[in-house]
Amino acid sequence: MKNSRKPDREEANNDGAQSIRRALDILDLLAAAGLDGMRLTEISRTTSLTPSTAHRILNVLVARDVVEQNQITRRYAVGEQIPMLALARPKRSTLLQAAEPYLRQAAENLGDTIYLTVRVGLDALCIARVFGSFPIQVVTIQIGARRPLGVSAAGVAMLASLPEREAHDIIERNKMRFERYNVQAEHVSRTVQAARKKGYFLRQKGLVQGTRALSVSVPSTAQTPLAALTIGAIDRRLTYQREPEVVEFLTSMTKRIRKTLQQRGQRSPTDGTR
Amino acid sequence: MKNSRKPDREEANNDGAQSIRRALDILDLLAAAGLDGMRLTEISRTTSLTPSTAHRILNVLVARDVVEQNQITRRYAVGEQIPMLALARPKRSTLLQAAEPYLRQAAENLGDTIYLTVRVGLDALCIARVFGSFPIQVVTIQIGARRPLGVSAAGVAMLASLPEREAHDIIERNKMRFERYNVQAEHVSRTVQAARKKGYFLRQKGLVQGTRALSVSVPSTAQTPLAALTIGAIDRRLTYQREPEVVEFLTSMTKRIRKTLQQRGQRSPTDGTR
DNA sequence: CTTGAGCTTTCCATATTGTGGAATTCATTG
DNA sequence: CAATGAATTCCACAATATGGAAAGCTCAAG
Repeated sequence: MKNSRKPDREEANNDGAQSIRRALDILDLLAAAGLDGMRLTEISRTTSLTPSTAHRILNVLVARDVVEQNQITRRYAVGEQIPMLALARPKRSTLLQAAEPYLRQAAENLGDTIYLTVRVGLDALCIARVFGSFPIQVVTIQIGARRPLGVSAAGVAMLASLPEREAHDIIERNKMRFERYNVQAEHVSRTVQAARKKGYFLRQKGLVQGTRALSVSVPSTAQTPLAALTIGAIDRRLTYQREPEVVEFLTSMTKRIRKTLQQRGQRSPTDGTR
Repeated sequence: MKNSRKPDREEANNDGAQSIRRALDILDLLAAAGLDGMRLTEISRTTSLTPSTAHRILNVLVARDVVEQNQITRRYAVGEQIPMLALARPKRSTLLQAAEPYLRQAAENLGDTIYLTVRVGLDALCIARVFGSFPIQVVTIQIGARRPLGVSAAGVAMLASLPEREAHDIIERNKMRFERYNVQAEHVSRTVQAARKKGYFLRQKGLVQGTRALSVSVPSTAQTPLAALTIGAIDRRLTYQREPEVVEFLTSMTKRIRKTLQQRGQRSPTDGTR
């Protein structure tokens, strides 16, 4: 492949774990695809791996039940091994523990649905949802929903809070995946620019007609990843006049979450005895 | 390493995914270690990988947060990425769905704690626990508890239901791990032999003084792994006279679970639309 | 039934990647 | 402050993972 012309690494280069990294890339992709899964060609295209390489990697993962292949459709999806491995960890992450009371508080106070979303690699993953008291709630996004950063309101808010370079890089790397969600990389870039200036992101048209979403990012800490707090509501409840109030409130919640995390401090969830 | 003397594969040989398989081996080990995690040397010894290889693999996994390293103790444990990937799947496995009503029925009928355990690679993993009505319940084993096959009562029962060759092989491969649990491979072999003859396994001395456990295996199906149904009780409730009744009842439950699984039939949990 | 397009799977020669021995650094203990 | 044992880094080498090519599938349309 490489004509031995100098070390020639593109960007910061590797250790010696190409195949493992590739396997994890595939797993991340599949996680975003959820139960539907993806076909080989699709995986191969999005990861820029040759079909044979992707196939070989998938084979091991399937053999270990880390990935599951539907025998009829040939589609690949995250396998049962993953939830089994997950049992080795306590259910609630540090972030979730710290954030939950504030999610409740926000939902109660604002009356609409509050989502907590975290960055996972190139994706935004919804890890919590709390309903408010207003009788009409936006319930489109499920816990576990995972989409490329830039697609969802939370994704845009998180990108906007990253260094411009990094955000750009992520958008670039997600480019191939955007079409699945009918989004243009170009458009995402512009949206992120705008959100960066304002410090939050308001999506006028949510996934479903007549809904809006407003998202504020929660900076990452030593213990927790970059995250975002999002409010989803029907459009007549997220009006121009109400915008400042909502932003103000959500922002104050992100600050408290951050403070709580700092207090709980250095101990990682696996700091046990021993 | 190998002196190029013939293809020389030991047993059925590989595809081209050594490193990925090794990474998964390590993950399995860490899952069994739970929150405590393991040190590098320990991992390296148990997997027969050189420290440098284990270290390199762990590095990628840590970089991706699939594994987490405690900065103080240097110990490795399953990382937060795993539960996040797990969100891509519905919470309850096919087996668990099918088995749950029968677990309840057994707990209700027998009055003691019923456990459902599955085989995962070289381990026995507890995935469900239902308490009975008797006021003293044995609660030593948590959901998520994971130990090498052969260590727990369920593990012995499952080994006993496998072909002798395979069981022997598993015990061999777990040999290094047994010491951690104060068990001799030799002793496991004998125990499994005995259980094979009887069709179930009764452990006279459970993990905790004064407790007993009796375990019956649930054969694997196309959709579900090998599993076991276990009853845990204080010793005076699992007496010699009661043994036949308990075995009889648990066995009938395993049959019904199996039948239910067969009826639900061919569709894998990821058979969605699309 | 035939053709063809597109997907999946297998094969294999080759160079890149992953390997493990050795050396180095770090931590702990007597 | 040795001395022991663990973690980490380095690097030459060859075994492993790679991707091109070709064979097998599956399905839809003719």
